[in-house]
Amino acid sequence: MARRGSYAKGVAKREEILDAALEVIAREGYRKTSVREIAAAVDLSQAGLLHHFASKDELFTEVLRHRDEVDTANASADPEARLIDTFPVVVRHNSAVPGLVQLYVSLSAEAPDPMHPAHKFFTERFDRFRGELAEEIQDGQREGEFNPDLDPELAANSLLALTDGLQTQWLLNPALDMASHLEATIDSWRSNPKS
Amino acid sequence: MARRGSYAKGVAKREEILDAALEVIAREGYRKTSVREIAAAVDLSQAGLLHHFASKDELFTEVLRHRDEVDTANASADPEARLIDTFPVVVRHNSAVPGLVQLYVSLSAEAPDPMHPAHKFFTERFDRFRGELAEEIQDGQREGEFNPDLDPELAANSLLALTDGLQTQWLLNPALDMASHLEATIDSWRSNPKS
DNA sequence: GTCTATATTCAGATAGAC
DNA sequence: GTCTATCTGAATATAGAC
Repeated sequence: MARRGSYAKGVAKREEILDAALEVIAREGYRKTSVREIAAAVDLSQAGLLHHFASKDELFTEVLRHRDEVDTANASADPEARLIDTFPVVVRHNSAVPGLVQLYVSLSAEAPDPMHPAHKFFTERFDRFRGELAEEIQDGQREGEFNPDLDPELAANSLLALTDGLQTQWLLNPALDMASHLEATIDSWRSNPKS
Repeated sequence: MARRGSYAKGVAKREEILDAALEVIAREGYRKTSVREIAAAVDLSQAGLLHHFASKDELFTEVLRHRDEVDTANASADPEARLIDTFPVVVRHNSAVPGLVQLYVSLSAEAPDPMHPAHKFFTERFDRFRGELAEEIQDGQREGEFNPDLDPELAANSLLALTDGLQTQWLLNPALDMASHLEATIDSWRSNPKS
């Protein structure tokens, strides 16, 4: 499978680092986490860790990308599942991982800088999700599930924005129920059968 | 008016610093802005500036608080105006001040840390706005303006979250029209007269 | 691939004079 | 209220050995 032992080892170490980084951030908070600390958690020196990643910012961005890939892989297990339905589920799941949410929110705040590795990541992420959601909404409109007055793209953006904003509020106040807010909004988009 | 010349001067300098800080952040981005840089913009040394503020984090938090106070004062000029109506207007206005939005998003990402001065600021801000918005929505429901099925508090939270999330997206892509997204959501809450 | 050691850079905070 | 000077403390990144 691995072309050489060292290649497989490099990949394994990389994943180990990504997992450890998430754990340290969860414990220490994003702002106070240094590369050194993450290195210590995987028994590497700081320099040893940076052999695997170009910079601290890239490392942190890769943690997010890795998590997205895991989530996407899980979702693909059921090809029937629509993004718009899994959204509240994923968010509910995130509630167990405040460190991940903190990382997401912090990096998205830094992403406007075009030089930051998170810039590309978030731009592409928004584009992909917006497109997919808008398509699902449009399909739903054709089948009478969603209100035909909705602007699909605008609704898709709004759902993404709502999700991000809820995460910020939830970090401040973990009693907030993110999933129920999302569900209420999505429900309000459904065609109302009672009129 | 001023009890002593020095008092008035101190207040004036404080405001000058807050304005300058915003301007520097707009130019340099939040992450790369140091207290030294802001000090230079108002012809002070770094130590001279920190005579007016306890720390960098407090300074930045005060910039936001100051801007909120200005906005609130403007809104009070018309006591008829509801928060829910002025929201899209303020957001439209913010589109002219990316630095402010960047600061807001960055600090809200750091606010989960209870030791950070922004923690108290954002907690109180959310509480205040949520309460006020929920009340306006309830009033609107009584008068038949808003859909009676809405949960006022949940809708209030959602509007705040949507606003925050749109700002994140807009920083990444300034072509996004935040105000129209907000208006579409608020409109969807109105009682539909055509049924 | 990993380490040690260090270069670099820089920041926020504080002491004490004026 | 403001300055100069300095402390203190980091943290990232890199060079070069093993």
